[in-house]
Amino acid sequence: MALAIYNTLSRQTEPFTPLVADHVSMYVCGPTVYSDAHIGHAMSAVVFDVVRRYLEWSGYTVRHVMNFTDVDDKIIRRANEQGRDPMELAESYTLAFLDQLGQLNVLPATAYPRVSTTIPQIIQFIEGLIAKDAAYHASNGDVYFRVRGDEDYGKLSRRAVDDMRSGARIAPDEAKADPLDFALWKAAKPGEPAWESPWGQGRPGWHIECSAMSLHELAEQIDIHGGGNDLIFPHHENEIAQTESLTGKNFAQIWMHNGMLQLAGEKMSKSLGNLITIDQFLSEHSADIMRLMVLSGSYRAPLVYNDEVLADTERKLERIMSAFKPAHGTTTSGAVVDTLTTIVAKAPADFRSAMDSDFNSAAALAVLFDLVRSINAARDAGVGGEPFDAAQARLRELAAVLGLRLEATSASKTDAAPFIELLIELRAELRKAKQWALSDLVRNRLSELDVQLEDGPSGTTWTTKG
RNA sequence: GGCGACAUAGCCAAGUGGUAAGGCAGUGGUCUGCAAAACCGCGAUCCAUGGGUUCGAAUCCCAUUGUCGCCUCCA
Repeated sequence: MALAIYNTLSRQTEPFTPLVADHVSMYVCGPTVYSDAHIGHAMSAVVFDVVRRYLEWSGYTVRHVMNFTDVDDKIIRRANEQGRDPMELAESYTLAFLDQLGQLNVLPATAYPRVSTTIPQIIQFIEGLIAKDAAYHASNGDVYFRVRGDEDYGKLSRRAVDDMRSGARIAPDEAKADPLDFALWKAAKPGEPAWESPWGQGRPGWHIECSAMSLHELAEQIDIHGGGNDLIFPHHENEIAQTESLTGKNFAQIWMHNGMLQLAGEKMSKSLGNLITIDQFLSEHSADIMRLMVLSGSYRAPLVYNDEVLADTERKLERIMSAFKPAHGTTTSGAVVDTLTTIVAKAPADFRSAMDSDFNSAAALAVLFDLVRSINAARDAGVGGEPFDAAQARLRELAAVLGLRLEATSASKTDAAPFIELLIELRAELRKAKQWALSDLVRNRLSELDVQLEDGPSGTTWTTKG
């Protein structure tokens, strides 16, 4: 069975065949960098990171491009409010986001183009559209795309041009030949970042950057174009219109869109202000928690985010981590070992079968949980040595395809470690003397301090919470 | 108002024609001095509601209700 991906363009799950054998070109829309990124952005980044990791694990060479919109109305407005330079402000949020992506264990993209570094390609792109009469230089100095000139406009978002009447929503503009037309190039206003162009000083509109970057960094035709489903219209619709008008070819084979993260039943977004920033999240939870939440459901469906889900996910991660506790037995053969070995051997195929089905990460996680149970059961049955190590290695390998780090909480790194060890030592003496009340007191008081003790067959272990 | 997506156990959630994965919570048991963790067992006769197609539907079609997204910047 081969990889199949849901394509927003066809609204169907289609077999995936890259344009160039063994190579995948993937363009994912990144953020407009005017404020702190929130966990909705993290979700999107994680979704496409898993796509990329799985493609690479499957043997493809992936060229992955993610852009930063660093020239934009909101950036300029924000900079003016704060008395900062717009480009400096954009740069600071760009660097912050790149750092957060690293913390989230998102693999670095092959390229991170920005509007400000793509101006010549954008201008060239617009000139090409004007030459084909798909765009025009208006009297106010702006350049607009001729929407009605594009016969299949609306095919991605399934909208008919005539349904998009220039009602209150679309501000009629005297300079536009048609109210539906959108700006490719905006004439400069005083105090704004501006670049020289055939149409005078100005800056690019929002949608043109992705068309130009995709063409420049990848090709006229690419395999996968991704982003949040809030970008379907108008952003991706306009990208298709621009690129296909210029090249005369189909742009992206597959359009992938992730669902929105829901906070209290609403989409988390900058404009609504109901957000939790990535920094806030990571100050309280590990990157694996973020990833597990995303992986637990379909990437295309809305992701419910609340305290209960968060708590469930914390427990879920603890459960996976339980498989990495060391063996205490040494059995390396027999029925229990055979059972373990069989499950370990078939896990990759089951995992692949799940992921091949439009990146069904929830089903893939179920395969991991099967492994977890088998490993724990084997440990309880006294299995150790090579078969046990191989099982743990398999679990870690498949988890890594999903980008899970599964690092032991660095409990031993805390400054209190020597003192905790001392208390455990004393408590061991108390237990030897059957001083249960005192030994329980130690355990309970440590628990109140978020230090959990567990008495096992080979002594007492401890972990810290959070 | 227009377009689109979705509606599965207490919660999260997979499953798109053949008789309901997984996780969390709960509960009975094993283990433990007691716990914790782990392991073994238990949970939807049913998949928003009402019709229809089919030998057979959570899965396809129609209607209804509800939720969310887009139509303006948005991952």
